[in-house]
Amino acid sequence: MESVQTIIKTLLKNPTQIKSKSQAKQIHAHIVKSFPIFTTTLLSIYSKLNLLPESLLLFNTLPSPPILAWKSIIKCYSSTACFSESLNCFVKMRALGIYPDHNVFPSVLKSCTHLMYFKFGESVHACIIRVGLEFDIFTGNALLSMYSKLQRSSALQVFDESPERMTSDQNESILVSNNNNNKQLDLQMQSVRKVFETMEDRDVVSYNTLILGYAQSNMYNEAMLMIKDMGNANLKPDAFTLSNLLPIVAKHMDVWKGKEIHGYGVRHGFDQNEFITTGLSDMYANCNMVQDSYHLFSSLPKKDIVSWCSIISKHVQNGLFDEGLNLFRQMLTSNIKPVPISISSITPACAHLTTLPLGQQLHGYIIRNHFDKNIFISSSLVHMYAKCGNIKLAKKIFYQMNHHDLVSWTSMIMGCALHGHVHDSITLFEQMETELIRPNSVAFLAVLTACSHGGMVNEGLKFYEKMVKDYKLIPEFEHYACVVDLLGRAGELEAAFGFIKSLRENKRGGLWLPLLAACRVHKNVELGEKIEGYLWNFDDDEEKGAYVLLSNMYFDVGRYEDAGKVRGMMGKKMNGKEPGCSWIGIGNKVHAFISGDGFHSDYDGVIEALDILLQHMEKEGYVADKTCI
DNA sequence: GTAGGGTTAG
Repeated sequence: MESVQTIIKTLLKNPTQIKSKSQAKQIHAHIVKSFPIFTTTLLSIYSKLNLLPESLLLFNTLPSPPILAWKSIIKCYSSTACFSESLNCFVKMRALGIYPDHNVFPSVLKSCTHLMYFKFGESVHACIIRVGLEFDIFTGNALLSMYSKLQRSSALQVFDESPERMTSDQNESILVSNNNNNKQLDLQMQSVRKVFETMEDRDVVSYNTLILGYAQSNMYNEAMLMIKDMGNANLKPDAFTLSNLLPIVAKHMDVWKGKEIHGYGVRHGFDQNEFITTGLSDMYANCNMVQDSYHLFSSLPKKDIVSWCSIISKHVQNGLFDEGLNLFRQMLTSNIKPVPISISSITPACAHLTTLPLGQQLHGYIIRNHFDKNIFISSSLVHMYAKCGNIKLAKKIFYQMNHHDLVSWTSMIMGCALHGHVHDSITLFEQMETELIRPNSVAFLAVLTACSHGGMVNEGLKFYEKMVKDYKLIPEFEHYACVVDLLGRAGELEAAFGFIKSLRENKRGGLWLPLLAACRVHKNVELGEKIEGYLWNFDDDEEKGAYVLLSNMYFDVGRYEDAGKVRGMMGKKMNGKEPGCSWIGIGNKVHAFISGDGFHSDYDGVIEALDILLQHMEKEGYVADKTCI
């Protein structure tokens, strides 16, 4: 058996040789007993292995810890996510007059970053300059990472400040638009770039950190240009570079660049790297290539919770709800324990499928596994119940939440809009504003939908104006369509026409369609014909819809010849409109009906039931509108 | 001693 002395000699020569917990513990027992002086060395080993309790046990036996002990405990705290404790130790160490060295600052800066302590981080930077370590590459990289993350979050979170802390400047910035947010990010990244430029020495990590900053600030071109700069500096992209780039490539749906990265990854042996594989899988799914995405996922030898969450959410986001649910079941049978993120990825599938029993089953699972306090999950449940028809339960879940964010407010506002609870939608929107949650374009869409469904023209127009003028948000097609619908339903057809004409030509596209529908309802053929002149810039689906509307409108007013002409044009131009489909869930089965198919197993029974219903309706005075038959 | 993957509302 080796003597204790031999073990310690080896240990002193090369402490990094010890790589397992049991090895370290064995040596611990020997040394603490016989050689208390080696406590610090052992502490550094525990710290490297991220064994916090063991490190603390040793640290607390030291009456006046030397610098190595401080360094070890600060590092161990920061790498086990105990960031406040890590900074507390740093402060204590400084108070004792111990000078930090180059090993200390990366951990301290990492803690500042995670705690979002910008001011403290700046004072640490000052300290780094005072002790002359600003050109240490590890410290420099950590500084770069800190400024990149904290400055970006300060650029994005101006609006989350509490009112009493808000200066008049920040109040002004409540009115700053999304676009200005981008400009802010641009400016912040310029200052991060300056930190990068002033570094004396740069390595792959420095480049990767800056690339990540650009990618997360949505600065696509800058991120890509960095790859060239890397090459000029004789540095090769590594696995981090690729996985930092993939999310922004995915966002920009640049599948060619994505494939280039994929090829580079394969050539350089990164195809087993789970970060890259998940990134690639995400990228393909974002580019509507779910098959390729699934293929990559399948190729992973070991699928962890993140890769499962990713593949499930991507199927759901691509409208493959059943497939998403199946993958979720597969994950459960593979003995992967779901985390909150996996639940919030799958709940929207139940919402879209509008199958309440499935949603309820999932809700039961959520309660049993104590996931019901998570804001993402609660928001998706609010949405699911509203979509599946149970607005009462949606409201109950919403009001039981501890705190509401933009998404949970929007889910509730939209839920009320769908159920015709228009006044609730408006009140909720105003409450959200008084709680200083800044509405975005989705929230405005929700409240505009409510106004349009409820025929509240003036309120709707006020919200639209508020969105554009006060919040400086750029309206999207859906917002325009809502305004047209709002005016159209209320019979203000000329106003709706004027509204569309006031927009730039390339924005008008599909907006004629809701107006045409309104013209039909209000039997305004004259305006309908005027709109016909604009049909040339419609896409195929819009054109089909428009022709159906036009011909029905002619029928309504008895102009059968014109209606026939339009029908004739339709026949020539297209293979017919896609038939309507409706479905109903009974028990665990979904029964689907496609217009005119007669395929349902109990078709005769359904028709019989419809006849009975019709008889009842006619008894109560219903007369069918047969004008367009 | 520094850097990387998954979630909710349209």
